[in-house]
This record gives sequence, structure tokens and C-alpha cells, in this order.
Amino acid sequence: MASNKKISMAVIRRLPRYYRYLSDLLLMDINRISSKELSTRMGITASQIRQDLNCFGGFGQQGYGYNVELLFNEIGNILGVNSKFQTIVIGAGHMGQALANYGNFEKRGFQIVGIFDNNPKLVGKEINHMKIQHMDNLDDFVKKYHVDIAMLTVPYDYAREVAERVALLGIKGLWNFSPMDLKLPYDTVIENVHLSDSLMVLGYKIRDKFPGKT
Amino acid sequence: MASNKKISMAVIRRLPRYYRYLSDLLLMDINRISSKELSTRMGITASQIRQDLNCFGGFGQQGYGYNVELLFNEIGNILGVNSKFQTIVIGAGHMGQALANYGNFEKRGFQIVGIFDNNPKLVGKEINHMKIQHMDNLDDFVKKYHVDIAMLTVPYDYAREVAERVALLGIKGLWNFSPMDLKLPYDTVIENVHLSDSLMVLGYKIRDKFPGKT
DNA sequence: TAGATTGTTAATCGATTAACAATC
DNA sequence: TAGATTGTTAATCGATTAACAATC
Repeated sequence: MASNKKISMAVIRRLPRYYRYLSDLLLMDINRISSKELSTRMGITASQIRQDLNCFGGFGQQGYGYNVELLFNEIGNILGVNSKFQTIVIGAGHMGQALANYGNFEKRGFQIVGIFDNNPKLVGKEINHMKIQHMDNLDDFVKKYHVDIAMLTVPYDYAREVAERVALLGIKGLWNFSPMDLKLPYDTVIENVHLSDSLMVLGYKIRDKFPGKT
Repeated sequence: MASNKKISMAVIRRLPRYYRYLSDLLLMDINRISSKELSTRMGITASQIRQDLNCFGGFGQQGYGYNVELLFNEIGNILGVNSKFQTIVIGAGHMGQALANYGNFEKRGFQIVGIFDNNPKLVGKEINHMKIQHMDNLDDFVKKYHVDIAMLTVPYDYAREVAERVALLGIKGLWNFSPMDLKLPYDTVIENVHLSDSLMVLGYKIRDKFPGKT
């Protein structure tokens, strides 16, 4: 039964993973799955799967399991894949260009509508059918197109001020790739990526597992 | 006192964050910090900081706090920033090129020594002073240069087979950017990035906080 | 010394897992 | 119906926080 109790971030962060596995099952023409079978595939307990899903509703049926397509759609709705988030990329370096070119965000509800940089050498360059715009255009653009999300790939020293600027413009979410924890005195929601952190954890795990080498 | 008890991943994943904050303190010429002061800056409890650090050793001093430079170096050592991981990028699309161009990995101990793709149009193109090589050269290269880590930015349908291939070649770690959970029957350590997952969580948080819009 | 702050144990909290009655 | 599997409560486990004696 659907509950309006606060749902923990641990659960939320597992949802995209469920979504991916269900998508795979659909591609394999599997249309029914039990928590037990899914637990084997995903490497988590069946108990956790049932607990997680029941935060949002009783999507299964006793004696049967879960209908894959139905569950896929339900989780998609929870994650908002049918939303239309107007999204821009700020910082048109290699990473910014990579994000602007990545096709899979759109089918998850994130439409990239602009890309910005303050380097005159980059301004005007076409990336994925968009011309890189100068940062001078940012404020007008954000207001005119009601931009919801900014993907931030600017250098460290520049991140805080740009974040503050777009937050003041009313942007709702920041996807932050700079190696800095942004905190803003506004409502803007922030999700950090911190690629280097992830890589360092990989390094730790390797040295932990192969103590001799490196 | 240093302990050889198993350290939880929750602690490990916080280390790079400590490392960044300590680096910032050094840049600000702050050379001494208490867990209380650091907790204010980082937004976690002082208790957690002391617990975390004591997994690795008594780096502080009663009545004084922690020496920033010493602690920075200790955490750096734990994370292995003085290692030399021979690293390659597999998949020279936009994301692969962005990773190959990113300068900050090297100072964390990850030296990118090669970049590979099977697209003939990309092979030979120079990225950050390296020529993109054809995948046919991969096996020889990995053996010859004792490659430790592969950053994987190949398309979904190709990820599993490439992962298997480099695992068999004895690569120790995989940094996986494909939206697929790789699991291999080998010792290879895997760290997933799953950018879309992170973005979808941002979308969830936004819709949770701004229920009206989008 | 007196004050500050760690290292560490104990208490609490939250998340995961187990168990089982409900029910398809 | 009988068998299977959910939804959900209770038990366990692990991680975080609080407390404080040790000590600089």
C-alpha cells in the first residue's frame, strides 16, 4: 500500500538500478519476475527488493510476483522519466561536450537545450546541433526557456560563483562535476558526481585486493 | 591506534572527501584543525570524523586537534595517491576523450598511457599527446605496459565482452561508465559510475522538492 | 596547571534481513 | 485447492552519534 512516509535516500538511489534491470528483462521478453529471481540477478536480497518497492506501492501479486512492464513503468514514473526537465550545460570543455553529446539523457526526461562557456574560442562551435553560447547570454536564456537544471563542468575556481549565479536565476537542480562540494543558501537541489573520488576508491580497492603490486 | 579490522566501504568512500577538504585547508594556510571545526565545514558530526580517522590510526593529538598537512598526507597514502597505476581508456567517444584529457587523475596516481577504439575514423587521432589505437592492439599493449586499470566508456552492447577481455588480460581494476552492472568471475575490481543513475536521482530530488512544476 | 580535544566505549538510530500470515 | 510469493512485522545487523576518561 502506498505510503507517504519519508523515503530514505538509500532506497531512492537503488531505483535507477531496478529500472535498468527491468529494462533489460523487457528486452529479453521476460514479462513476469519474482523478488527471488530478481534478487539473484541483482545480487541483493529478495527481502530488500520487496521492502524497497513497498515504499511506493503494492506493485506485486502474491503467488505471481511482479509484472515486469508494469513495474518498469511505475518506477519510471517515480523517477520522473516522463518529465521534461529543461537542461543546460555550463562549461563546454571536454566533459561538457561529452555530456551535451550523450543521447541517453533525453529519454530519461532531461532535454539539453543549451551549452555555455566563456572561452571565445569555444563560443559558436556546434555541439550536438547546438551552438556554444557565451556566458553573457546565460541569464536571459535561463529565464526565457525556464531552465530547470544546469550540468556544471566548469573549473574548480569558477564553480562556486557560477552555481550561485544560476541558483539566483531560479534553477532547481545542479548536477555538479567540479571537485567541490557546493552548498547554496537557496532551494536549489544539488547532486555531486566527483569522478576523482570514485576513481580514488577504485584505487583503494585495488591496493586492498592486490597488496603486493603498485 | 592503527587497526587491521575490516574497514567499511562507507568509511572508504568518505576518504576522498576528507582529502579534498584538507587540500583546501592547506591552500588557505590553515595548518591545524579540530574535528569540531572540520565537522562544521563538512556538515558531518565531529564524532564521525574521529571514528573514521581512527580506523587508520591516531592522527590527532588531545587538546590540539589534527595537523592538516600530516593528516592530508596520511589520507593520501591510504588512498594511494603516490601509486602509479598504469591506466588506459577503452572507448574513444566523447566521454573517453574527456577522461583522457582530464589532467587531475595523474596527480592522484593514475597515469593514462593509452586510448583505444575500434572505429577506424577515430584511430590515429591525437588526444592529449596520445594517438587513439585500434582495439586490435589492446592485448599486446596491456601486457607490454602492465596496465593496471581500464576506464571503460564503450557502448552498452559492447561493455561485457570488453570487460571480460581485459579481465582475462590481468587488469586489476575497471572504472565502468557503461550503464550496465558488470560482474566478472575474476579478481578484477570494478567501480561503476552510472551517470544516468545519478542524474535520475537529481530529477527525483527536484520533483520531491518542487512538486508543482515539471 | 587548566582547558581543549582526542581516542574509544557505549547508546542510539536506521537500514537490512528474516519470518510468516495473507492471498493470489 | 495447493503452491507460490507477496506485503508487512519483527529481529538483526551495522553505522552513526553521544559521552567521557585519557592526555596533550
